[in-house]
Amino acid sequence: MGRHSCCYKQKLRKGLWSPEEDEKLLDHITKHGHGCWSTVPRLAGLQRCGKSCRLRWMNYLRPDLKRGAFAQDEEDLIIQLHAVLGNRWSQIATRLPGRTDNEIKNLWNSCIKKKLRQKGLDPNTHKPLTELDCSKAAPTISTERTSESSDVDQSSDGALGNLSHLLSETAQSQELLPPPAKHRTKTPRLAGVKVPPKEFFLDQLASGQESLPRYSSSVPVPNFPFQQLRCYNSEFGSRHGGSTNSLWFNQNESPSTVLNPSPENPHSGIHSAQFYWDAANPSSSCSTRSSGNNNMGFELQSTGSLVVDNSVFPWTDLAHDKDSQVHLEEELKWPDLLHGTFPETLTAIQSFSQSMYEDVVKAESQFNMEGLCTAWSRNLQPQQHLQVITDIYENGLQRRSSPFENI
DNA sequence: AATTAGCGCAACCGCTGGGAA
DNA sequence: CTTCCCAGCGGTTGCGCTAAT
Repeated sequence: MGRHSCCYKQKLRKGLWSPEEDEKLLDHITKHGHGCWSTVPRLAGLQRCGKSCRLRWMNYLRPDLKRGAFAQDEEDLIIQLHAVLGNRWSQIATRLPGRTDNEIKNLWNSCIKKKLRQKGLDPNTHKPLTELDCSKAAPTISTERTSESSDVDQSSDGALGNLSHLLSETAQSQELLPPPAKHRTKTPRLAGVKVPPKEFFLDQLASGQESLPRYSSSVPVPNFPFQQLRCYNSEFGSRHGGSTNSLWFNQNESPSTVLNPSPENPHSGIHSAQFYWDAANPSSSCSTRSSGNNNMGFELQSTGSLVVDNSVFPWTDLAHDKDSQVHLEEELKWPDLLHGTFPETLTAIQSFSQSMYEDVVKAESQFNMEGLCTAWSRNLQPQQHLQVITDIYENGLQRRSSPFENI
C-alpha cells in the first residue's frame, strides 16, 4: 500500500507543469479520456506519474472548473458545509460546482480560518472561542468521551462532532442503537448517530413543511451529484422564494412507481408529492418529487448529515463502522420502505437505515437536489442545537413507532 | 535596492478503501 | 483469504509573488 509504485520510477518530472505538458495532457484526455491514470503519462508522452497527471487534470485542466476568486456566498457555503462535514474537502467540493477540493482546502486554510478567528469563532468547531473556553472549563453536559474522541478528532468532524456524540448517547440510552464500538482504529467520523428510519422520511414529506429557503442554481452543473446545496435560513430572506422544491435521485428515469406519501398523515398538506424509484433496479434509491409550497424538510448528504426541520441530523458512518453493524437476515432496500415491508424490530430498523444509507450513497451520482435548505448553526447555541436534534430524533421515534404497534 | 515575512496556490506525500487477480 | 493495483482523499510542503522594513 501507500505510495504508488510509479512514483518510485526514476526520470519522472516533478514540480510545476509546463504549458507543453499541460497541452499534452489536455490533448490526450480530450481525445481518449483518462482511462487508467497509470497509463496516461505513457500514452500522453509525459514524464510524470499517473497520480501527478490525475491531480493536474482534476485541479487545473478540467474544463468544468470555475477559475477566479471565491464569491462571498461561496465562502458562506463552505463555512456552513464545514460545520456539518468537517474537513471533508472532497464532499464540500461536490457542493460547489467548478471548485476543487484542493482549492477549497487552500481557501479554508489561508483565508476562511483567519476570518472566523477574527469573528471570534473557532474554525474547527465553529463555536465562539470564548464559549469554547468556558465549555472546556466547565462542561454543562456530562459526556463520557472515549480516548479516541479527542478534541482534535471532534473538531475534524465539524461542529456536529460533539453533538453527534451526545446524541449517540441519548439514543443508546433508549436502547435504539447498538453499543459503541469498543475499538475504533480509524479516525472517527460522524459517529454514533443512526440514520432516521423510513417513517422519518415519510413523515417529513407528509408533514407539509412550510417553504424553506431555497437556492436555485442558475448555472448548469456538470457531473454534480447534489445540485447546489445551499444552507440559508431566514436571515437570508432574499434567497427565499421559488415554489418548486424537488428531490431527484434518478433524474434520467421516468416515474415508474408512484406512492402516496405517509398514509398516517393524510392531512399532510402535500399536494402532489411523489416518490420515484427505479423499478428496474429495485435496490436503487428512491426519488422524490414534490411540488407546491412544500418540501420534505430534509436532505440527504452522502456521508454527512440529514437536514431536518432546519437542523442537521448527522448520518453515522454506518457502512464503515463494522463493529456496530447489525446483521439482518435479508437486506432491506428502498422498495421495502416504499411498499411497507417493514422490519419487525428496532434492530431491523437500524439495519434498514444502514442499507438505505448505503443505497443513497451509491446513488449519489444520480442525485440531484434542489430546494432543500438548512438553517443550521446561525441562530442556535450549541446547547440548543443539541436540544433540536434530540427533539427531532425523539419525535421521529414517536412518530415512527405507530406503524410497528401492530406487529 | 536588498532583504524578509506573509500569503496564496500548486503540487507532493502518505494513507485508505475498493476491486480484481 | 491474501496480495496487489488503483483512485481518491486530506495533510503538508515548497515555490513564487508582493508588501513591509
